[in-house]
Amino acid sequence: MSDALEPARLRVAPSPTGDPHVGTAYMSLFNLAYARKTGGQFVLRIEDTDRARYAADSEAQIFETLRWLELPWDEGPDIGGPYAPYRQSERLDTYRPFVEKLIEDGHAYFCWCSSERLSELRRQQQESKQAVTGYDRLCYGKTWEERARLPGFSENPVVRMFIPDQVELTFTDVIRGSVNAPRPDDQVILKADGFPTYHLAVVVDDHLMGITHVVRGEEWISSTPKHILLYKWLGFTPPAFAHMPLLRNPDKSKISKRKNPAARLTWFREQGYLPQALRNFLQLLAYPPADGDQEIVSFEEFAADFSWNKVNTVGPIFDLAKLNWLNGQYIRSLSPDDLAQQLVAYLSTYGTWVNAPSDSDIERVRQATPLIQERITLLSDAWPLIEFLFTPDDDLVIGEDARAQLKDGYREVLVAAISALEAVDDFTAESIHASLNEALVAQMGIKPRLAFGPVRVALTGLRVSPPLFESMEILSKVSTLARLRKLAAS
RNA sequence: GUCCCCAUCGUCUAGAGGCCUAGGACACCGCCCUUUCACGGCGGCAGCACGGGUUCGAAUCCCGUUGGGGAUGCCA
Repeated sequence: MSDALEPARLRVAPSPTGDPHVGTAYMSLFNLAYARKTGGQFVLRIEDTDRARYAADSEAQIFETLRWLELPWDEGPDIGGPYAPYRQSERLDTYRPFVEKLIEDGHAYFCWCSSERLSELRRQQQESKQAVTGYDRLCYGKTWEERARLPGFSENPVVRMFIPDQVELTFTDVIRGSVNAPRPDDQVILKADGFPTYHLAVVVDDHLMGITHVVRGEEWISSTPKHILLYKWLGFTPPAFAHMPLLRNPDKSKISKRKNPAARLTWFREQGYLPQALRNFLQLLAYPPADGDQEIVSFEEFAADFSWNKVNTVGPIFDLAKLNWLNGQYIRSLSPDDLAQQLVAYLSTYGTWVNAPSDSDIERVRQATPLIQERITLLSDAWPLIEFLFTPDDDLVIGEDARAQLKDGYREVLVAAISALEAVDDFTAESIHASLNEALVAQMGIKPRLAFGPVRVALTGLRVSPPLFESMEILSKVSTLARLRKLAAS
């Protein structure tokens, strides 16, 4: 019984400049939520107008990580759509007429200032600590010939917006309400290499692609007056704007790959996070749970509940502790078979198994999964816990800390355990437990804690391990006895 | 420097003038459960940045201060 909202068209527009940024996922999540809420579309557009920072394999990684995160787009460079192409580098001809129109109408002008002149100008403005910054309009109103006589001239001009004295600096943001923004300067809209800058491309593309809601980071608030001006000059109707709070590093600065490994989207997959957990976490960072006491919220519930006025305005610090907790919750909510499957996939992808795992390896992971399901936070936590199940008995290494824990008389305990287990025919966790309990705790009068310690060390080489008796069952009687005898004899 | 945005426990947040001696979650600390470790259960610690207003009454509204962040690029 939701109020009838117009189907919205939203887009995420990452730049292929390296490892996909976590901000791309964050923006995609909120874009998609609103698209779902209104029964609209979610578009993926690649903003590759910066050829200096362009990284060839980045685009594929963007597709891959967003797919992994299960944030599907309805139109995009890889799947096409009614407004193709969805890559800005393939739309250069699209932008050109708009630039020409702006020049013709006196809203834009050529600028031949060299980058040296510009950086010198910027340096002087910095030093003088003046209130005025921005381009000084040296080229404004000049012809090529006139400008060429002046210093700091460069052959290939850029095109700049001519910002009038009267500019609307207030706009409505669907998250923040009425927002003031700084006065813009004469922004470059077409670079010397013929590529548009973000400001021109984003306005033209969003209009042409029928985007109804522009959802982007807070850092764009200061650029919005320029964009609104372009909409007006070009005769376009501006979309609704939503400026999301910025994700932060623990030191509160804008989240960055340099300061924070979690700024790289691929990192989460490498670490063994589940996509559901990451999505849930990203939701929580900027959106309160619908039911305040229940923070485990599926994307579907989030999207159904979605409303712009509930989005937060405070930039959240990216707190991995909470993400870890969420990931543990999601891992425990999986069926053991499902988790086992994910573990096999993870172990195969991230190096543990160089070759494809054998059927018996897979079966063993399946058997071990119930033992570790509530003991792992990340998929990467699993291997250290179950490795002993894949190690040949003779190769098992007893860890230093585990050995240090062995008390005097541990051999006696092991010998008793061996003879008790030799008599167990039905080698199940239950029978093993019963027999060991009888032999060590009841008969020898050893506290369970002390009784099973040496057995654990012999079996796993670890101080901390998955449940003992179940591990023995998986390992088999032969293997179990071999390991106990080996430590007893050492 | 200038302009803009923001301000509740360490962190994420609930809170739209009386329901707040401020609620939840993570983290942390205890206790319980227990073959280790976890999981789970119970309990605890901890916050309205500060100063002025407005009001019978302010975490909630206004102003200022302070603090944090962003922008100030032929990056996005």
